[in-house]
Amino acid sequence: MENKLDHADCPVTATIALFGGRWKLIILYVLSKNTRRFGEIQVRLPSISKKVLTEQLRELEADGLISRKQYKELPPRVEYALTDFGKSLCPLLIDIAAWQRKNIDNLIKVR
Amino acid sequence: MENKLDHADCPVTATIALFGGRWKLIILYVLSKNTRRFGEIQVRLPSISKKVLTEQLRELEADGLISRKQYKELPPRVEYALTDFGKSLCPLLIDIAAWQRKNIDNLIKVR
DNA sequence: AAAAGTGGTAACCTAAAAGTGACTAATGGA
DNA sequence: TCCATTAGTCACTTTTAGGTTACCACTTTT
Repeated sequence: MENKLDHADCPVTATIALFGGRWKLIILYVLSKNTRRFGEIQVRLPSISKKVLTEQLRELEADGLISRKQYKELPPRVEYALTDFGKSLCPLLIDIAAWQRKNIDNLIKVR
Repeated sequence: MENKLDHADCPVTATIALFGGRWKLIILYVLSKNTRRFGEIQVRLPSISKKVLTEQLRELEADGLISRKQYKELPPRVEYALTDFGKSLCPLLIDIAAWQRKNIDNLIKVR
């Protein structure tokens, strides 16, 4: 019989973990247009709190998708940008969006 | 200035909602190989409970990705299979897995 | 002297997702 | 008579993600 399976070592699950969750995709989207300061990201997300934004940025950074550059100024200035690895994700996201457009008619309305 | 953004109407978010979560991907994977009975799916997933498996199957069915066929027998027999819509997802999942293989070296080990 | 500006942290709370263990219906077989 | 079988349901607890509010550091501006 086939081996037993677990989501933990599913490559697709691992990939989606990079950009899944409530905010990561739009953060990546914002940064795909421009390098941005913390506050600039925040105003583009209608309702995210500082704590959550910080968390998401830290995780994206830990996964190597974005970079964080802190200037020695006061008041503080920190700039976030996509890394090359982060940029490599964009075509994949475009593929996913393309599938959605092609299959939107089959999509059942939201539960 | 650009409009404010929200994940709610992101097409990629909507797509991922179909197969995101802890178990849906491997369930789809199992069914991509064969039509399976409830119990057959369960033994292939090492640690899923009946309750959670039932929930996931119901959601996949509600989203039109799988079909459920119940036979009038006792003990009961129920067979799950990918729908055509479910099958249309497979190439996308293969794309995602391909991206992962190509970029696996950049992937930081699990947090 | 006080307030504004920036990028956070700390303590706490909440809702949703996931998990657990016991229970069920109806039949065939020992 | 009683047990096994299958695909669940029910009530409950735990875990996780996300959210709220208050506070801080240090300098410049008012």
